[in-house]
Amino acid sequence: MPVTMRDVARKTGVSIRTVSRVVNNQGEISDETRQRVLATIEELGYRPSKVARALVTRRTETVGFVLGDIANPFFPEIARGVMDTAEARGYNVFVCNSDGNVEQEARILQSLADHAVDGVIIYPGFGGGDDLRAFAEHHGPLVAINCFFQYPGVSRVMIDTRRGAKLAVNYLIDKGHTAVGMLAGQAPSLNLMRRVRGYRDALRAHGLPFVREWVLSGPPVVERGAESTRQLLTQYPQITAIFAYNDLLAAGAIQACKELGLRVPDDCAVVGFDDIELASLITPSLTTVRVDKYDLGWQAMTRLLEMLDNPEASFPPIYLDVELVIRESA
Amino acid sequence: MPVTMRDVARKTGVSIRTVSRVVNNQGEISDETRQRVLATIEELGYRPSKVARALVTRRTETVGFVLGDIANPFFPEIARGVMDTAEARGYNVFVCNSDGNVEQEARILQSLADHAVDGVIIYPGFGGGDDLRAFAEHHGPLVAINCFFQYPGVSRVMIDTRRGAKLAVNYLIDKGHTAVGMLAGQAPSLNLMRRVRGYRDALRAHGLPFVREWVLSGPPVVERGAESTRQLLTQYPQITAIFAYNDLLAAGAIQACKELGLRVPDDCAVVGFDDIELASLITPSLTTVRVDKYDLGWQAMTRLLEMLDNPEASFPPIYLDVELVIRESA
DNA sequence: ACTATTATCGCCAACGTTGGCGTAACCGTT
DNA sequence: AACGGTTACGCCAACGTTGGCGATAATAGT
Repeated sequence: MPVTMRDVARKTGVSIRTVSRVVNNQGEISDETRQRVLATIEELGYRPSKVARALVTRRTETVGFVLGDIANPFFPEIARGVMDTAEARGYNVFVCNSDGNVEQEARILQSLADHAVDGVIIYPGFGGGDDLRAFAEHHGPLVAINCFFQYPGVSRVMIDTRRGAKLAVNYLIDKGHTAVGMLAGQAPSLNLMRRVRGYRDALRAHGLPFVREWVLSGPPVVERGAESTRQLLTQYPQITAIFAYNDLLAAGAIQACKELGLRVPDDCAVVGFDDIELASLITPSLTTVRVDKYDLGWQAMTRLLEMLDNPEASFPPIYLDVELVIRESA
Repeated sequence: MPVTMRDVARKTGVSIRTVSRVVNNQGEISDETRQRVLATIEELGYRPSKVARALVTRRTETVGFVLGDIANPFFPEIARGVMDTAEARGYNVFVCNSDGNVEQEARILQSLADHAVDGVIIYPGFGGGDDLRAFAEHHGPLVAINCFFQYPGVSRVMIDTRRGAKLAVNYLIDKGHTAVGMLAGQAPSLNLMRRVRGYRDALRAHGLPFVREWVLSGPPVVERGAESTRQLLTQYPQITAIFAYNDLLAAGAIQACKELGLRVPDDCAVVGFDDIELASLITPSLTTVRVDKYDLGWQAMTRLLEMLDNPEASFPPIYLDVELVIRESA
């Protein structure tokens, strides 16, 4: 039913190979035949089949983007950066949610490999990363965001979360807070570790103790942030500031403070992470650590394209800076 | 380099066709050979090539989801609904942003067709919809969300936005407001028309005049909502309530009210649309019209799968209900 | 014992491209 | 006139599957 190269060839009176050469702008073709072929293509509305082409060239012009959860406001902007960059080069993007689940992540990578994507960008969950290694080894280039394992064939884009966390907590301490609680994210996550580490860095730098009980973890959603904060502030009233793993948890913290009749930032200061749009809209607006999410997506996709253009080269990690945005909540 | 069916066949000592039959669970195979083939597949780590398969079956197990902008908080949850449903059936999803631009939309549909997706879910921008018609006619099934054109081969999932708008404005009027402004979205959009129509319905039902100047349009983002509201409230001080095209605009409206020293809802009430997460987190929390976005995505993808399973059948539109969620802002 | 039937499997072509190689025709050179 | 070199194109195989049909052996029917 669809128009094929054969149809174009027959109608123009040339060989299929010639049509192929015209379509791909390769080889030597007389201007006259080129024009005739082009005219027929136009007339018949011929479009080359990417799947047939992929079968022989082993290029699908397709990439995968594996993220935690597209409904988490942290990801859509990254995705936008990835997609815009991909589209500019004619690539289409499969988007997949891993929910931070390692088995799910492995299944997704397998599925993407089955579809023969040219490469993958992934924001990996915690775990050995064997799935990443396997993909890079057997299948194709892979760009990992915020992954600290290092494998051949996987390129890394890193947000300096440790520094961000340190920045945030330093700021709180400089403001005079000596008892800073932390709302951590889901238990085992690299990001979490980095943020906790930054938190500890800052405490240590100021000679403050690290109190394990002041760090509560849970899923990084608003409701959980509120819950943990209620627990933290009732159990340890000496806490006057809270550093949250991300802005959603921070928003929950502010909610909880309001319920408890505490003023933010006077009775309890709150600092978030990521600077999602929400942060500037809630009351009080959220002091947080800004990550340029669109740029992150752009960098990752650009790197992936470089890897595709240059399969043998090895690339150094890309480090993205962060910035403390001071608003009302601290 | 990758393991192929030929390899499995050779190693097992059977024909390629037999391996194919085992993989696809079709035809009659003795249990003994099936086991042997399966064992070899396992041993060699063979995975069938979806692209080769697609070439002959004309099925890629791939769908496209074309939306306005994934960074707009209205879409990610829909996308999640689509993706979860797709994944449960083994489909992968290309996500694409049209930015409401019709030419871009057409380009995307063409690109998806080139990739031979099995079907597409689209949240179309305004315009004749010729691109939709063309896709459905030449390529494959299409599910359109909130599209009121009706074409053969395209199935529709509709949010009852007109009713939602009416619900919202009725509520405001019942609260005693007689001068209700509206923040409309980008100029030409079906959704916008429906919401404006609902707004007019409610006004008419209460014998209130429709004042063209009280309806301001612009991109549906926070900043624009604030801007329009400033303009509206300074120019027409008699306005005591604002109905916004979506929650982002409503959030902007609340911001602007605060700047102008107006209390929400006492001096100016605000109602939004969509009920994105933001709505419950800002202060005052937003009274808005809830749309079950995840369900929307689920419905759309489920319908698409039905169309794929049953190419000849024709399906009636699906109508999704909405609900007024009353919070603090009105 | 001979045919009809079934279970099991192999062979070949096709899907729509591109890569590699071959080959006329034409050019200018000696 | 013979020759090497270029230009412009065609032919064939291959990519990794599946569909259709045919073949063989085993089983059943008479």
